[in-house]
Amino acid sequence: MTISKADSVTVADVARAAHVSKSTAARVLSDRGSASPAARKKVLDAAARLGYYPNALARAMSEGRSKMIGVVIPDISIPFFSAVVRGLTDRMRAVGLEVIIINTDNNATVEAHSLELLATKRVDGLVLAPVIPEGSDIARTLAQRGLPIVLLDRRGPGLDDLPLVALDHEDAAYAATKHLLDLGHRRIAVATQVPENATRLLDPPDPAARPSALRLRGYLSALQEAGIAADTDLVINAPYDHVAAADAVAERLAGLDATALFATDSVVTHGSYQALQRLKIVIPDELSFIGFDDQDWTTLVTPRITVLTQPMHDMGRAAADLLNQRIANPNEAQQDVLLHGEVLTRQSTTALER
Amino acid sequence: MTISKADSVTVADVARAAHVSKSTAARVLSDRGSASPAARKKVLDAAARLGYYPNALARAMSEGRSKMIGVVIPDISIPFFSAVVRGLTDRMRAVGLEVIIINTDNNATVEAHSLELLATKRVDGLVLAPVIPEGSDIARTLAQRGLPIVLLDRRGPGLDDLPLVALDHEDAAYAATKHLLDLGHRRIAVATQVPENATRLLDPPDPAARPSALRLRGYLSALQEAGIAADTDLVINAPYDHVAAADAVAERLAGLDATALFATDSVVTHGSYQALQRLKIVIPDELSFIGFDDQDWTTLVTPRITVLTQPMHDMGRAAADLLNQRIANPNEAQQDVLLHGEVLTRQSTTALER
DNA sequence: ATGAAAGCGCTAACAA
DNA sequence: TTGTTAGCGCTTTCAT
Repeated sequence: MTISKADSVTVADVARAAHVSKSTAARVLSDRGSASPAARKKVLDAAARLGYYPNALARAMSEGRSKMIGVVIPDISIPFFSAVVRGLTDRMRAVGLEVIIINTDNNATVEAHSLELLATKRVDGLVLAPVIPEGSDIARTLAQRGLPIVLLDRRGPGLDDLPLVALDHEDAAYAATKHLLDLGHRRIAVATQVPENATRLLDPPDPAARPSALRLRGYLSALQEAGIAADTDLVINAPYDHVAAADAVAERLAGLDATALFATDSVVTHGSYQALQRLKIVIPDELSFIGFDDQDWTTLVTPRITVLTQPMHDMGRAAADLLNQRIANPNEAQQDVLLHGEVLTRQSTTALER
Repeated sequence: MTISKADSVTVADVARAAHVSKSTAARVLSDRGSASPAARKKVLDAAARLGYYPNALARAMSEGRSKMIGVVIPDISIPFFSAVVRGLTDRMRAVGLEVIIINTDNNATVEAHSLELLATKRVDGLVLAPVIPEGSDIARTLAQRGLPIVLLDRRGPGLDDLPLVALDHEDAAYAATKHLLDLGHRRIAVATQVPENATRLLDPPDPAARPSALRLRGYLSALQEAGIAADTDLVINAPYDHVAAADAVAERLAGLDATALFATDSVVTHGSYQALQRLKIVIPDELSFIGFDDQDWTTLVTPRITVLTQPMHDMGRAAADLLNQRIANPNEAQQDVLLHGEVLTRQSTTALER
């Protein structure tokens, strides 16, 4: 009833055809252990003749390593993640590991299921961009069981002892804000996802904060350093959805007498720009604008938009390296890797006229 | 020497703890075959107590199916592919299949290795966007061996009997060109990757043509239908690279007295738009412009760009469905699935003044 | 260097 | 319903 018995040539088949024992064949085919040149040749010939190719599943079973790693992220179709994943998979392939990607859509239940599933698949390691702020405790459990895990972009709640690879969000936002301050701006609005506990944001360096919260911290600390009192009116709560973000910014920005606007992520940057268009605000004459991530459109619109860019490919590579380190050396504690963002100065930000 | 013997609770462990035989435990844990309520409870309790979770590798081995499928594409970080893959993985997960993605960067060697590797992993099926025009013959070999394969976006050379899920490229380009013709345009330039055998493009419907060639066909047939003689000067050869495409278009468009321009893919659309900016051509007054794919920026620039959009998520879902059909029913021949594009009329195309 | 045999964790055919 | 047994294809002692 099987489809075609053309199925799988096995080591045993090769051994038989080469007139050697199964273990000899296995040794030369897996290229470990010793074998005489003569035997080696016989086996290789037979293998080629029969069209043998190994069964990685069986190999994984007996070796106890699947040569696969799992990547659990919100959504592969978000440019940030697809770029990071690209860097990550390139690096992983180079060391012979394949990557299974699962999208969570920021749903904690899906995340939990995904992690369990990957554990079931016996992946050799896991890269996780945890759902914030709910998160799941599965990751911690798996880590305790000895599964190497590296966090990406953010540290979820309760995941304190897992190493993180991410943009230095706070530093990046600081740099973006500083850029505006250096241009003489004093009333700088920020469009971001404001966290619940937004009040005393500067005091407690919550390690599990979402990136937007960290970026807001960076903004605030730059202001503080410049001796400018934070004005909560200038903080516009913009959802992670460019349509909703556009509405929020369009509505809130009007009353403010801001001379500059900083959008703290790519989606909000998109929405903010639409809001500015809708309000017919002339950039940069009436308002300087700095966005996040070097997206295509930021150089296609006029004027071109100044942005804070993050090294996504590097981030993926760094995550891969860190995970591989962890796989090779499970008990050794790893350091977080925080990458630096960079301001790409373009035409949407200018010195404040006075 | 193993890292931690906290490793793997097995069916046997559970059976022992539950005081039943291994097969009884196996039956309830895999939820097939019969078991008394009493036994079932004992096993489930024991499993929960011990923290049992199945080993998918072992299961795959004995079942002969890995519950994984491979996806081989040029580059996951290209928006088209990340969107398609998103639709694809969603659909696959729904039926319990995970997805391994491999990027080929349009390198035939990498493609060949990737396919072999995935075969080695014993994936249950494959989705392949083949490298054009070289391609590799591995795909054909694997298909003959009985591995279900579905082609995506394009049919490579020698892959004639594999089913394809793609945009109806020719029809889509026809629609885009028709849109311009309907607006009264007669001198319509097209920016595209011109195939080598560009001469008698209309005659032989080469099934293995690259998408850009098919799109050029669509353009030509629309002109032909309108009784307009094709002018090869209007066909601008633009590489799949937005910088190079911009240069090509900027250089070639100048002399032409074209009143409209059609860019046949997202990258060339990007480049073409840059070229138009560089040439300081006013859209749509001096030139109507229609691009490909509904990219973010096409609605952020002024005027907003008319584009031909393709249903990427649907395409991914369709590919998943087709592959699943093929897995369920390997000997039955499958039909190609060609999806239709749609012109999103915006402000960059207007009726020709006369 | 080579072969025999056990085992990875699971499923499934067969008896009882 | 339950247990016994034999694989799935590979790696890996352990003798020889």
